Amino acid sequence: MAIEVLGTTPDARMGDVASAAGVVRRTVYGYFPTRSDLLVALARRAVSEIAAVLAEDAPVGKAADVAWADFIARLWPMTHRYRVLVVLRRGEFGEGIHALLGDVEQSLADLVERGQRSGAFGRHLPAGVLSQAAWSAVFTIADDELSRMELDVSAVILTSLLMLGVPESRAKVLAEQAGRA
Amino acid sequence: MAIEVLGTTPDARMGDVASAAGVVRRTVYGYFPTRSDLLVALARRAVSEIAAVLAEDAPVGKAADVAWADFIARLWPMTHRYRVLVVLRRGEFGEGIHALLGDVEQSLADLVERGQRSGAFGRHLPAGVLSQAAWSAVFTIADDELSRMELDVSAVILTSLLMLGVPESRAKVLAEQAGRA
DNA sequence: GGCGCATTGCACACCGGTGTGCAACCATGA
DNA sequence: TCATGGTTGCACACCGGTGTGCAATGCGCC
Repeated sequence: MAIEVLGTTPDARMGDVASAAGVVRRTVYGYFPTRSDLLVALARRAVSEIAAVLAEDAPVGKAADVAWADFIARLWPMTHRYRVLVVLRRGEFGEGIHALLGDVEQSLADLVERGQRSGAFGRHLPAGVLSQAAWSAVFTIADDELSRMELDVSAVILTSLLMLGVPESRAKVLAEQAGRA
Repeated sequence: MAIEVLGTTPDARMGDVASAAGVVRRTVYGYFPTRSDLLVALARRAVSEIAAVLAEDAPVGKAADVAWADFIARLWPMTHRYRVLVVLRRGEFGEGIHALLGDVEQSLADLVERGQRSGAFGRHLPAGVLSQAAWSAVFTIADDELSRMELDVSAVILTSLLMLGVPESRAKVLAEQAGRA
């Protein structure tokens, strides 16, 4: 589908998207009158998927560090779909995308802040920045071609937990546990 | 200068670069016959600057974690110049840039691996991936508009050290120390 | 068969950015 | 004063990608 292509390379041409969808350029315009529309639709979809996962994995009662671990575990296999978001933040759409991402980023920041208050996460960076850094680190790792394949989920989770200031011993347990599920 | 503009927005038009340099579009073509040439020249320069810093801050004898901290401390104030590299890795130039970045990334990976062998860094990820993740995290943080201003260098250093698996207590000391210099 | 609907193929206008050619225009300095 | 060399301001060709119009072609379904 379209999301597969634009997910990995959001600057793909309409023609590429089309042929990836097994269809002709002209046809795409039937569904999305404009390239922008396509991108926005895609972003909107990605955002809502992510928000769903986040809501499900990080309910209010759950410990913040556990919630984070679970969230990353679910996020990991889908990173290639969501790359759109990361790339799109910079660039023409900056404003519009930021608006869409707004509440996801907010939820993430809230989660981190909760963790900071409970002492589970460190306070070396303000919650907003820290959450941002930790979650895009996951995408960075995913980008590394070498990693993609042979890499264990729990290693990725572990890395992000470490960034968040979770002590190594606990981080290891959480990562192991969330990675297994 | 040109690097200031393209550093932050590598997809800037020739006109923008020109006016940023206080000159007219036509003039730029006098120096760089092609947009590509400009980008490559810029990238080359950024790479060599970075390589220099790295070589200076991470001599063979130095402890890997100290070296890393010092390196990030020096890198931080220049992140906006080097953004070119990060952005350029994906996109048209992928191959060419990768070649340029090759030895820097290698040095970084070597440093991390040295740290892993000495036990200073964790082994949760292969050295190549880990170094990549840790150093682009710095750029990610730098991108966050909020952060840019009020953010303390040592906080950034600390974060990257944590990613690398340095225990919190030691990471704090190193970050504090490197951040002060 | 005949209707409807989505898809296709092609042609074309349009747009923005790149790169070039050329003449005019200052400077600086001999 | 004149020459030189970098800069400027157009004008223009070119290119690739977007978006549209329209006729032709399927293909399923009644």
